[in-house]
Amino acid sequence: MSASRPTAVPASIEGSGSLRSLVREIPAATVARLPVYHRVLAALEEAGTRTISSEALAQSCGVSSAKLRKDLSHLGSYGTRGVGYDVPFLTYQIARELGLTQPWGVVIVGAGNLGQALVSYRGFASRGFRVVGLLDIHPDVIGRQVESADSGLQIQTLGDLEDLVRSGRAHIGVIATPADAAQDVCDRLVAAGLRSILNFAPAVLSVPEDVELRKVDLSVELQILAFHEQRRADDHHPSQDPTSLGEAINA
Amino acid sequence: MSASRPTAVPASIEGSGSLRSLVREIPAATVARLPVYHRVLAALEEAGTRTISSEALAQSCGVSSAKLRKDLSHLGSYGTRGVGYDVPFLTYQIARELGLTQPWGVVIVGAGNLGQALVSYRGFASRGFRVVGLLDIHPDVIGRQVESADSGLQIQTLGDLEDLVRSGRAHIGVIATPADAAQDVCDRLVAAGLRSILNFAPAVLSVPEDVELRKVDLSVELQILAFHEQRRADDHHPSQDPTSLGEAINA
DNA sequence: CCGTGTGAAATATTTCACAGCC
DNA sequence: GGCTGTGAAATATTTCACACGG
Repeated sequence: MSASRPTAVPASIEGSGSLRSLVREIPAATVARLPVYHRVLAALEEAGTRTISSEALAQSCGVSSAKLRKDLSHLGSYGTRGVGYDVPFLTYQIARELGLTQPWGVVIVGAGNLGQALVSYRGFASRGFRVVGLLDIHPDVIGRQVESADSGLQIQTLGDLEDLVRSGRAHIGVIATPADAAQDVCDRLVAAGLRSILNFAPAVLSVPEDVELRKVDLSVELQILAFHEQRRADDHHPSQDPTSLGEAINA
Repeated sequence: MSASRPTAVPASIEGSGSLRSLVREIPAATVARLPVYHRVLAALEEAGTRTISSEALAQSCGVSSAKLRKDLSHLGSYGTRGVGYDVPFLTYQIARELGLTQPWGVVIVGAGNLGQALVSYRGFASRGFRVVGLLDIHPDVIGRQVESADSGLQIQTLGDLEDLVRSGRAHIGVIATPADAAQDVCDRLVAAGLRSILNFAPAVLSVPEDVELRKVDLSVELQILAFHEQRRADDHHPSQDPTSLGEAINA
């Protein structure tokens, strides 16, 4: 994916094991799980838990303990053999790795149902994300007040985007527009200087290679479920059993 | 993940290559991409495109052509060498594989901002998903009318869940509640007989192994972006350059 | 020729299993 | 004795590159 930079670590400095940090290149699969670990750990810390084993934490996170330990090993050696992990310490280390120790400004483009739901979504504020702008192009919604997780927010025009970015208030752009507007909006976000974009529109977007684009496609997940639901139905009522396969079904 | 059933295909029937269908076991990574292929193909068909090469389709879908061809090969041999794929035919084959040729009823639990946004989300209806119920426990929202993608919908009590499932109207459950209610709601969905659940609450849920549970965690994606955003910042302003590494940075 | 379909190679991710340390 | 951290093995996924058919 990143074709511009040497991805591999020199492999000579590390290996000794003493110079942690500098280890860089945390696997993408690991990064994708860190937020879950962090959320569960934050709840444990809240509840007053002091230490936890990889087995117990893995259980709470819905992963295997081996996977959890391997994931954490990419951040450093933060556990104690025979004991487990110090909950507040590990929580902090993951937060630091994820960049949650500093606040991030989020600008949302598209003030429809989804955009407004995102503004009031509690999960953002609680992880240090602050919605600094809700933009739309539809003239008659501009200026309307919207309930935010912290205080309120007025819908602004898309023209206010550049200022939000230049002033350093917005770091991450969220696209919550209809699909046909998504690429245009995306181009504007990039042109304004944003390099991290989250797309909720059901559209495939192109960005320059130095822009990190992620997507959440609500209907994709539903379609994956439909696939499994159908498969389940097929397994239980095989319309015409063609050759053998009969013995694989027991119900 | 599925520990109860022999996952591998007998491996004796296939291999000849002539008996497609029955090939079963489509890789999870492939299934996750099929909805995107389907959406892009449906748009192409709409636009009147008759055939398309793997190269062109892959470009539109944001994947490599090799990956696309490998993915499609798991469904069967639907292309024509030297020509490409017939757009309407391939669209239909993917729809059939995903179970989109039949309508699915979706019941959403949690009528907050997110639940209501989901009800009016266009992407569901356009892929054959119909929201057949929007449930909540909060007494003073019960009965309220909500704008739906097709017609409207009244918020019902959670008690109406069993009837929706037993009557065969609901096939998939969606959890759009706060995190602390999610496991309870999930248990009720399972008890009511649903086997496909999509969770939007920021909580790790447990389900019996025959239940397919997927999740969409809005803040997880934002945190992954924060990770990369921070890394970018670190790379450009290394607070203290410890050893070498200097030559890897050019900007 | 052209572009699909696919074995084989290269990577990435997960799981195993155990040495090492508290 | 218990639990982490991690090499090594097992899987899964992606990429390569080319034989094959229209």
